[in-house]
Amino acid sequence: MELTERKKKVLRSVVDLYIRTAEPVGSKAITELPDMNYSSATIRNEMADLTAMGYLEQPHTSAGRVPSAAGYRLYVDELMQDYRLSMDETNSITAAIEEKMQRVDKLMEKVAKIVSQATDLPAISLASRFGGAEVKHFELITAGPGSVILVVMLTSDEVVNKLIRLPVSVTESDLKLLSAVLNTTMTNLPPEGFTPELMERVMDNAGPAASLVPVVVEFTVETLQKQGSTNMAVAGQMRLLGQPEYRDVDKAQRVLTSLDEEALSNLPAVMQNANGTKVLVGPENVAQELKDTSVVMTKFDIGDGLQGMIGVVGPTRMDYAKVTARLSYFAESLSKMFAKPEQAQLPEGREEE
Amino acid sequence: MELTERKKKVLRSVVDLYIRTAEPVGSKAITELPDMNYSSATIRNEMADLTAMGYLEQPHTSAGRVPSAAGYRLYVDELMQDYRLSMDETNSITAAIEEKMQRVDKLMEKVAKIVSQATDLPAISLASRFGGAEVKHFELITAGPGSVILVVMLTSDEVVNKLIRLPVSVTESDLKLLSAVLNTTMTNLPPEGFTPELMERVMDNAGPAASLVPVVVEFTVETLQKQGSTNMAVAGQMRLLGQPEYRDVDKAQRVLTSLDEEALSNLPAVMQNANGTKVLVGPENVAQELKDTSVVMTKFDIGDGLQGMIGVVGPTRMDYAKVTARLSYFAESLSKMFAKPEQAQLPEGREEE
DNA sequence: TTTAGCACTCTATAGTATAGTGTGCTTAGC
DNA sequence: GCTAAGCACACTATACTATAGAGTGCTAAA
Repeated sequence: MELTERKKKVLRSVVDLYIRTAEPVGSKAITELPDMNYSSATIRNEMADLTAMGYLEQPHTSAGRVPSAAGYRLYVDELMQDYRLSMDETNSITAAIEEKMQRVDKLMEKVAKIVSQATDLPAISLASRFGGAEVKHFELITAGPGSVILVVMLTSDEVVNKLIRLPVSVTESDLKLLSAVLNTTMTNLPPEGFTPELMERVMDNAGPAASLVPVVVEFTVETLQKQGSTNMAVAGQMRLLGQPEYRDVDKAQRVLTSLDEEALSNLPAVMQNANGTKVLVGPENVAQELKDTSVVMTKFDIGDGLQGMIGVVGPTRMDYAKVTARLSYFAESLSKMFAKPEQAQLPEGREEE
Repeated sequence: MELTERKKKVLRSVVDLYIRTAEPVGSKAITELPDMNYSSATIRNEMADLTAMGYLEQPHTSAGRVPSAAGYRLYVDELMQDYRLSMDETNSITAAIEEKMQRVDKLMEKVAKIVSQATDLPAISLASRFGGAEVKHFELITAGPGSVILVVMLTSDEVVNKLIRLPVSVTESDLKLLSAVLNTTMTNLPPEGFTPELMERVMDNAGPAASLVPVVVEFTVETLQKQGSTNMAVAGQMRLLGQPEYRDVDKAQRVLTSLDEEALSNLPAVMQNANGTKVLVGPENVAQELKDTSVVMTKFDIGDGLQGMIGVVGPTRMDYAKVTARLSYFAESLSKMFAKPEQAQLPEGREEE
C-alpha cells in the first residue's frame, strides 16, 4: 500500500492529537480539525489503512487509534512541524545558561536542572572527555611547617592541587629541586607511564624531599585517570510522575530507578557518530526499562576535549517538536557560551571546599 | 484517664503491626500476638480508651485503629524497642563508608546514596560550615606565557586555585613581589575586609603585576563567601514510591518535589541544638508538604568547622526503630572515620575538572 | 472515490448485592 | 471491678449487572 499525502496528513493529525490529549484518537476528532474536509468514514478508511501499515495501533476494537513506534518514527523523521520557540522561551533559556559555572560537575547538574525545567521532563546531562590529559607542569609550595601544597597543571589547562602533610619540614630549596626533577621527568606522560622504575629514579635524584614523591605520583595518576571519566547529572526525575502514562506507580518507579542507576551510561555511545538531535523512540532504546519511553538527545561543545550532551526522557507520547526545539536551542546556546573566551573559564580549576 | 502499662503495651503493638502491614490494626490481630493473654473484647476496650486519649485513630467506625501523630510521638519517645543492627548491616554500612572521599559535595552525594540504600527511603545529607574562613597564604605561579596560577590556602587548610590568563606576560619576580604584597596585606581578613581602598593600596605597591589584583580579589572574596554555604545532597527520592502510602502519584509528586526544591534547608536549624537522633513526626514538620511525612535526622562530625547531618524522609508509618538505629550507626561511623587522621583528608583541596 | 447509515464491539460508570472485618455495648463470670 | 463472651450494627471492599457512549467496519448509495 502506498503512503499517500493524505495518509501522512492523517497520521500527523493523529500523533499531534494524541500528544496533546494522551487519549486514543477517533476518526471524528480528526474531521473536526481545520483543514480536514473529509467525512469521518473517509478518515476511518485511511486510519484502517495506516493501522494495516503498522503506523497506528488500536488498544481494542472499538477504541480510537494510537501511534505505534513506527508511527512516531515517521512523525519525527518527516511529519513533525517545526516548533518555533517564543521569545519568552529563548529568553528564559538564555538567562538560565548565562549564570557562570566553574566546575564541570556542578555545571552538568545545573544544566540538567534547567533542561528539565524547560521541558517539564526528567533530563540528563553529561560531559565526557575524549583523549586523556597529561601533566604540563608541577609546582610545590611550602604552606607552613610540615605542609606542602602540590599544584599540578594538566595539558587541558585544568589545575588541581593537594595539601600534603609531612612528619618533617622541608626547605623551600628542597622543594624547588624536587619540582625541577618532576618537571623534567614526569611531564607529558600518560598514567601508564608512571612506572615504579621511573619513580625510583626520580627519588634518587630528588634530594631531601624524596619522601614526597610517592604521594605526588599517586595523586597525579589518580587525577589523570579521572580525566577519562564522564560527568553525569540527572534532574527532575519526579516530573515523569506528571505524565498520565506514569500514573502507575510501579511503572514510574521502574523507569525512574533505571534513570538513577546510570543505565544511561551507554547513551553517549549512541550519540558518538550522530549529529544534531537524535530521537530514540520506545523500543529503539537499548535499556530494557526504557522500551516504553522515548529519549531525545543532542550534543554540544564545551571545548578543551570535553563533549557535552543533554537529553530528556519521557513517554513515547512526548511533544517531540517542542522538546527537540528546546533541546537544540539549548545546545546551541551552551556551545556559543563556551566559545566566548571570556566565559570559557570552565576548565580552569576551581575548588570550593 | 491514666496510661497504664497495659495500654502502653497495646499501643506499642498497634504501632508495630501498623508499621509492618500498613493496614489498620484490629483488636483480634493484637490478641494473636504472643504475650497478649487477653480477649479481643478487653483489647477493644483498651483501644477505645487509647482512641479517646488521642493516641489512636479510626479511619471509619468499623475499621481497625491507626496510630495518630501523638501515638507515634509516644512510641518514638518511650515505647519503641531498640533495633539491633545485624552484623551484615553494620558490615555493609562500614564498607560503604570506608571508600575515601575527597570533596565535601561528592562525599555528601555518596553519603546520601548509601543512607538511602540502607533505609530504603529517600535520604538527605548535608554539610554546613560554622564560622567563616580567612586566607592564610597566597601563591602565584607562572604557567606558560600569559598564564598565571593563583593558589589560595585558607585557614581551614583548604586549598583552592584558579588559572588566570593575561594579555601580557609577567616575569617570575613580578609574581613574587605581588605574592609578598598579598601575603602581608590581604591575609587573615573576612570577605568584608576586601575594600576598594585596600585593593587600591595593594595595586600601588604591586609593581608590574598589579593588573592581576582585581582578579585575585574577586576570586578570593567569592571563595570566602562560598565557605559559609551549605552542601546538600538528596538521593533515592524514588524509593518513596515503594511505600504504599504513596501509591497516589499526586501525593508522591508533591512530597518529592518539595524534597528537590530545597525546602529542606531549614532542617539544619531544627538540628542546631538537638543532640543525637531527632524524629519529626508528620505535623511536627514545618514544611507544609511534609505534614504527612516523618523525618528522622542525626548529626555527625566532619571536623574542621564542618557539621554534617544525615536524614531520611518517609511515611509517618516508617520503621522508626530500624531507621534510627541505622542512622545513628551511620553517623557514628562517619564521625569516627573523620576523626582518624589518616582518613581525614577531606578538607584538603582536591580538584577534578 | 466519497459519504451516509447502521449494526456491532468494547469500555467506562453507576448502581446493587454480598461477604467479611471490626466495633461497641450488654451481660455474665471470676 | 476486671475480664470475657455474645450479638447487633456499621462500614468497606469486591464482584456482578445494567447502561450509556464512543468508535469501528461494512454496505450501499451518491
